[in-house]
Amino acid sequence: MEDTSATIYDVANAAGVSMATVSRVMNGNPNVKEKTRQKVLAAVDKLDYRPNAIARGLASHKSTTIGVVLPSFVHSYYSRMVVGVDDVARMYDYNILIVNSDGDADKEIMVIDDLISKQVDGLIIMGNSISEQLRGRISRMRTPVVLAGMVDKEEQMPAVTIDHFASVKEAVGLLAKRNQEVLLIIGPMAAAINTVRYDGYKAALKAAKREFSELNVIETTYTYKNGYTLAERVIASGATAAFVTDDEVAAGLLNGLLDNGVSVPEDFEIITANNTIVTKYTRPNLTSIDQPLYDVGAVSMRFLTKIIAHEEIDGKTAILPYKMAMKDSTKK
Amino acid sequence: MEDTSATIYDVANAAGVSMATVSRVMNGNPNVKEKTRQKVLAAVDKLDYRPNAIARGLASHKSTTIGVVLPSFVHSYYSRMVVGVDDVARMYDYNILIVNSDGDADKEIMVIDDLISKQVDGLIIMGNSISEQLRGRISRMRTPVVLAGMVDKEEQMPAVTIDHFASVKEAVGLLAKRNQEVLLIIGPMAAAINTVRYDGYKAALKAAKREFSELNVIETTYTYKNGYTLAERVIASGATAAFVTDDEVAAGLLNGLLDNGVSVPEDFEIITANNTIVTKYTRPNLTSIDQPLYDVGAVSMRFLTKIIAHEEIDGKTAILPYKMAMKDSTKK
DNA sequence: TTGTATGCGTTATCAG
DNA sequence: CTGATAACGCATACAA
Repeated sequence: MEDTSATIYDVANAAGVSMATVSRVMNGNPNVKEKTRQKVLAAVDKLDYRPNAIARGLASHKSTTIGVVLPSFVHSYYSRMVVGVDDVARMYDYNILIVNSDGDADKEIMVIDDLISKQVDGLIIMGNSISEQLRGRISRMRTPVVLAGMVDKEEQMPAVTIDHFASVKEAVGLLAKRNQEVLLIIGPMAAAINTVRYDGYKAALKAAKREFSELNVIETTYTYKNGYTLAERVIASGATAAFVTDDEVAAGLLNGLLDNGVSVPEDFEIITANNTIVTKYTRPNLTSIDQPLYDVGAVSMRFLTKIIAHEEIDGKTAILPYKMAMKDSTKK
Repeated sequence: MEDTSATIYDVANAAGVSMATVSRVMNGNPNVKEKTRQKVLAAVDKLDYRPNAIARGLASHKSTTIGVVLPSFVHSYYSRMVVGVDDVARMYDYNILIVNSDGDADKEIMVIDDLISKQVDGLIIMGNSISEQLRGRISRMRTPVVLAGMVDKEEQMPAVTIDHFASVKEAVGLLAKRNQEVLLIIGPMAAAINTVRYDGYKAALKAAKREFSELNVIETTYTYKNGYTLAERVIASGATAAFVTDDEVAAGLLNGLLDNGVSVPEDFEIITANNTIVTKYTRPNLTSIDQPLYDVGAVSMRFLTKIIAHEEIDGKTAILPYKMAMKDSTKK
């Protein structure tokens, strides 16, 4: 084992050419005689030379890495999108630098600064909404940004998502057909995505000629435990159905209800929002809006590559189609 | 918005000092007069200067990023470890570059090469085992490596894990007390971690004076669907209990059994291996070996920082304690 | 305490 | 088609 790894100079020496030629070979520049290329390649192989991406980045102003910001490593919703991002990133020879914002706006700014100083070629941000401060920061950056699965109130930034208004309206409409009182169990209302869902919920009630009541809206954060704990309150509400904006919360609620002797879907119907694999773990399986999360991630990344390459893009926002996945937490 | 971001020279100019002084301030070097420091800081603030980590990396031979290799972004087992890694990494001002090997040995080599060329300061590898080829590669590298949640047959490489032999032996022992035939539903036997578990299984049977039969060992890969599909075969086996090495598989098996009219734990007992949150989603909750996955990640990262800093470390392998989490897929 | 000069390993611009 | 040589933005040894 060599004490220090080979540089482009070592290869140049070994091959009897200049470093410029080595660089050309490594970058697939066609202006190299085949014989020379072979010599270089042989030297590369012999010395086990691998270009230093850091040096390359400094010289070329490109890092071939994309920063991904998400609120949690363990939440199925984001994980699934990350897979889509990563698959496409790999196709385009990018690596992804994943940072966790913990859903905290200040921390988010910090980690993004981090990413910027690491010269990422682009940024994919996941979460619920972006703070005004962050929006300002982003608009001043030269680094391109795409929001994945996120709603941008101002629609100023490139974003990939589904029509949350319509999907929630449809789901709630389904429940309202059979239930007098339908709860909305929703994430932080400070997040833009949730105000949109809130509007969809109200629109569905209106279409079903149901009374809207603020009492039927329960705000919570995205954990199984929160959902489980909520069960008692839900039972006390007298409602017979709920639309939940998060699978983990829905799973918790479901199990909480079951443990309190409430039958689902006989006594209480639930529809959840993300259709992650969590909906299959539970008994009964959870009926859900089927968001194409993998695609959201993949399209976001593809979008980003286009922006980086200064290709034409049609429209800032891509709205992907959703479906309803009818399972067993709703009546037939 | 400036067309190009400020460099250390810009700051030096604005503050009326040399770039070396700016560098000292940015790196917290104490040999700077307080007044000078203030001037520099003011200029930094005014120009919104942030050091270019790429350039810094080239000059210092440190990237302040750690590469993390895992087989899947969506598997709860790895996600949980990543959280531990990331928390500690952040404490030490590292970012993590996560790459997905898809559990494929060749791809693993490729992504690690990638990481190396990006000059990561260290590597944390998660998975089931390392191939001989990879072992060779690693031993020739100067980049320090820690294996997280992984068994190294040769015990040559730093690793953090639990005692899989003992934990499986204990779990299977529990089941063998009440059941004549206990199945082992295990991941790929090509992986070192699984041969160790296999040995633990056999040891438990021996201790319980049960006959070992190859027919009671079912090999599979780690997906919910595989577990679900396995249910029929499990029922046909006539066994009344199973130890499963993966929560996703266990959840699938559980639901498959239930759908086939088998009551758990009354007719069939299950113990699983990772105690991820998946064990709570299912009804009944899954009894599980409780691996401290977060800690495995955190300790791995801490381990790595020590190796990078050339600090003394006691022993190559850290074995963390495990517990049994008794839940409802086993009889009381 | 501060400044100067050099090098880190590439890419990219010129010549030839 | 190939080779010098100048950036790239910073850390750092050496001087002052």
